[in-house]
Amino acid sequence: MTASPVAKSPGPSASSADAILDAAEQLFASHGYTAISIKEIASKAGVNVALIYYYHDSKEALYRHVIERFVGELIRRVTARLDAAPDAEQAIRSVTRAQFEMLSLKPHVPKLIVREIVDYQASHAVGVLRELGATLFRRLAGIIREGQARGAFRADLDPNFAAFSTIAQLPYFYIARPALGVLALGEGQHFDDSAAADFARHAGDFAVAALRPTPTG
Amino acid sequence: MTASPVAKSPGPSASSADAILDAAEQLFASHGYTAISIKEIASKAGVNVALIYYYHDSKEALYRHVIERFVGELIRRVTARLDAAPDAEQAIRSVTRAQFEMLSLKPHVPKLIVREIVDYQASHAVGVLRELGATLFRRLAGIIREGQARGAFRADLDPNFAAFSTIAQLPYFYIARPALGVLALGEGQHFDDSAAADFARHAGDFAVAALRPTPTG
DNA sequence: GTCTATAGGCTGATAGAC
DNA sequence: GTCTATCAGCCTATAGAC
Repeated sequence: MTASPVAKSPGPSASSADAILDAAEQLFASHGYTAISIKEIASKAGVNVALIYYYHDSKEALYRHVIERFVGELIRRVTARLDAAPDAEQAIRSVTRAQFEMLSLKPHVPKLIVREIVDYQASHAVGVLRELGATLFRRLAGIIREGQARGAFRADLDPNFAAFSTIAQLPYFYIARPALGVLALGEGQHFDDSAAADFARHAGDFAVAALRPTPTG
Repeated sequence: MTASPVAKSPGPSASSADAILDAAEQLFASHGYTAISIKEIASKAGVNVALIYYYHDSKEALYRHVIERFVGELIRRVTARLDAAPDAEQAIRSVTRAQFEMLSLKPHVPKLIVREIVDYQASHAVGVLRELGATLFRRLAGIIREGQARGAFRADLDPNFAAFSTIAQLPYFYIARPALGVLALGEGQHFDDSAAADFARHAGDFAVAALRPTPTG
């Protein structure tokens, strides 16, 4: 085992170690693990191939370090937002807002997460996922469950499923964006960043509307 | 150009040509385009490497043929469901039901679609996506728009966004399922097929609940 | 910490026999 | 239609100099 790289906040490349992680994160997200060679990562990071093996035991270890770095940051960011939410409806909206904030800063990250799940059934990420579940997902489901108990939310929805339907919207929008332009608008058109901001607001509205109690149902 | 392979309905391998497409579909979906070698596809299909090049000009052409085959079938299937829906709410539910039906038959297909979008910005699929948009997506958005005009649905949601929030739920559930178990339930547990059926019902409920007008808002 | 040089294996694709 | 045999190129990873 070589030394684990220092987890810095995102931004360009203070040290060679950071440059390697930044380059790997972007390239893995954009093209996938197998499609990217160590040589390409070294080239983008401006270092030599052998230096990557100095910091990371293997290509797979490098990949794992990339995942651990960004999921740690995601947890910190969303937790802060949830802590500041005054009530249940605001908590729902704060989650979609935090997602949007994170996705605006690192738009390629959802691709990386989805790839990890699809390629490896999240096997490189079970550690961080366990943490994510304990800190964020079960907390959101709990907020929905309490809201239902107090009559603020409709009671006929499963809290886990409702939490999932809520958080699914934005990452999937970012992932599907290239296809969405063709699907919804027509060929050659696309959803730009301001459309993403609009959709982020919509995602909060949609989730809150689905959770609000109806007199008829 | 070699002859385009015959597009048969799913099922095991009548001819060598079908066996190649079936093997490629499953392997590309499970592990990704670059991770799978022609040799592995040939082995799974029970044919020789050179035979694949007899039917398909290149590895990429094979990949494209796989995509065209299943998107064609998806369009046929969902269109049939939509044609049979008596009203707007039933149309919404019929979409999530058709998605579930398709996903139950071919659970690995959403992985392939997502990979295509993420890896290549859907560039191999623009043709079929254009068709999908014209036949299905814009039709669903139109149903929502008409429902809003008649007062059956709340008017403050963007029809395109609402259509997207509706259809995003199920594919994302199937994709994220391996991670979802850890996230929502705890390590070692997972959502089985009956949970997927439950979630499919939930997805219809959630979308309809979000679209129903509220007296307060 | 950072480099050059290199080993050994696997890949996509083709030629040509049957 | 289906096969065997083969090539040139790129890949991950290591050894060892500085």
